[in-house]
Order: sequence, then structure tokens, then C-alpha cells
Amino acid sequence: MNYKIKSRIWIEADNNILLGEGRVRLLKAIEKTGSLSKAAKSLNISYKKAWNLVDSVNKSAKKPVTKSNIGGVGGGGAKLTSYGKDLVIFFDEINKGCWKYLDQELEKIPDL
Amino acid sequence: MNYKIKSRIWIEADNNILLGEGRVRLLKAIEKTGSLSKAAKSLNISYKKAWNLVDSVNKSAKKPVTKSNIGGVGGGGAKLTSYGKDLVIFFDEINKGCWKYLDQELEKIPDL
DNA sequence: CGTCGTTATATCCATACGAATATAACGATA
DNA sequence: TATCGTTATATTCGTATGGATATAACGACG
Repeated sequence: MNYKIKSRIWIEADNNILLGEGRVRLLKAIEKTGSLSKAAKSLNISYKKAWNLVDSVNKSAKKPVTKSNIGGVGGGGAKLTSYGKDLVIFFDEINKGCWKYLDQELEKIPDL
Repeated sequence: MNYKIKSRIWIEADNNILLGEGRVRLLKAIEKTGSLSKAAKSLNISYKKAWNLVDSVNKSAKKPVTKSNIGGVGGGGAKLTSYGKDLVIFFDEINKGCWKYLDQELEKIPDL
């Protein structure tokens, strides 16, 4: 029986969630696919859920995180702003650092 | 608009959760009140939920975390084993350290 | 100007989760 | 042996969350 320590981190702006693991995963998928609907499909979540998440992210952020186009060739699409890309990078770094810290701490407990 | 970073950590044993924030809160309440039902009341959770949590903790742990007595004067009660007390202390320390780490990291982001 | 695939939005429904409730078993004590 | 408050357990019910579905608006392009 091997114990693992896990975590979820998120950033809040007065009770609204700005970023969490799911939101960052979605932002990455948008960056990769260039479309919210394709991003949702690739993550196996409903378009509705994806749309709500992105909407919430943008409402919580000081500057736009995504930029979307409706209509046009291909129907439109969505992509990250450079601010959005920075947020993803920051979040990932903090998250990885957190995992590392926690693993170190768990090691210190001898007789768990 | 002030951003805060939050976290939840938990310890798993092959897909079963051993400890999380809620479980630790409950264990502390058991320690304080000497009874599972009183602990549940003090935390405003149902007895059922509390019982399920404690049951899950004990099933995931290598050694008993709580010790309960049925019947007798006062009807019985529950308390932590010394192993259980140790777990609570370990968890709290790691959790506090995690918060500290995350707050430090968030500070480093200048233009969030 | 018709086509196309996307964004944006509303509505309905199933499912899971917790709250509430009920009750049996228990054992120290008076 | 009757009492008491607790542990342990099952069952029912309401609600909230997400999934599925439908549809309007949009704009670049052939």
C-alpha cells in the first residue's frame, strides 16, 4: 500500500475562480486546436461546460484571456491572448512546484 | 481586484482517500468532542456523512485512526488513536507549508 | 447571396450526492 | 433489568450539476 499526495490549486478573484487545473487544461486545448468546440471535444467535455468555463475565466480576469471570432471561413474560432498564454505558463509553474514540494514533504514522514 | 491562491491537498492509498481537509477537520472535532455524532453536529454535517468519512479513513489506513465504543454510560463515543493524532499533525504541517509556498509563488507574479 | 462551422445561448432531463429520517445493537450504570 | 445516548446501517427524497439537444447569429468566401 503506497501513499500518494495529491493537490488541486486555483486562483480566485473575490469569490470568482480565475484559473484552476480544468480551466488551464481547456485553455491549452484552445491554443492547440484554435477553437472552443474542438477543444471541448478533445477533452471530452460538453461545449456548454467549456463555454461556461471560458466565460468565467474572462469575467474574472483583468484583461481578456481568450479572443473569439464568430462567422467567417471555418465558422470562426477562439485563441488565447498573449496575456492568456502567460497565465497558463505561470499556473503550470506554480502547480509543478507545488507537486514537488508535496512529494518532498510526504517523503519526510517515515511511518505513514 | 485582489487575487488569492487556494489549494486542497489529500493523501491517497490506491485510489482510496486517506486524508483530506474535511477528514482532518472531522478527526479534530472527534478529538475535541469525544463523539462522532457531536463532532458531526459541531461541523454542521450529517452523521451519515461523518460516519462514511471516518469509515473510509480507517479502511484506507494501515492502522486504526479512530477507536469507537458502542453502548455504556453516555452511549459510547469515539476518539483518535495515537496514530490518528500523528496523522492529523502531519497533515496540518504539510498543508500549512503548502499554503505558504503558494502565497510566495503568487507574490512573484508581478502583473497578474 | 448561399454555404459552412463556429460562437453564444436556452431548455430539458438524468444522474449522483447529500440531507433527513428511521431503527437496531450495544453496554455501563443505577 | 430498564434507561440512555451513542454507533452503525438502510432507505427515501430533494436538489444541484452536468449532458444532451436545439437554435439563432455571425462573417469570410466562392
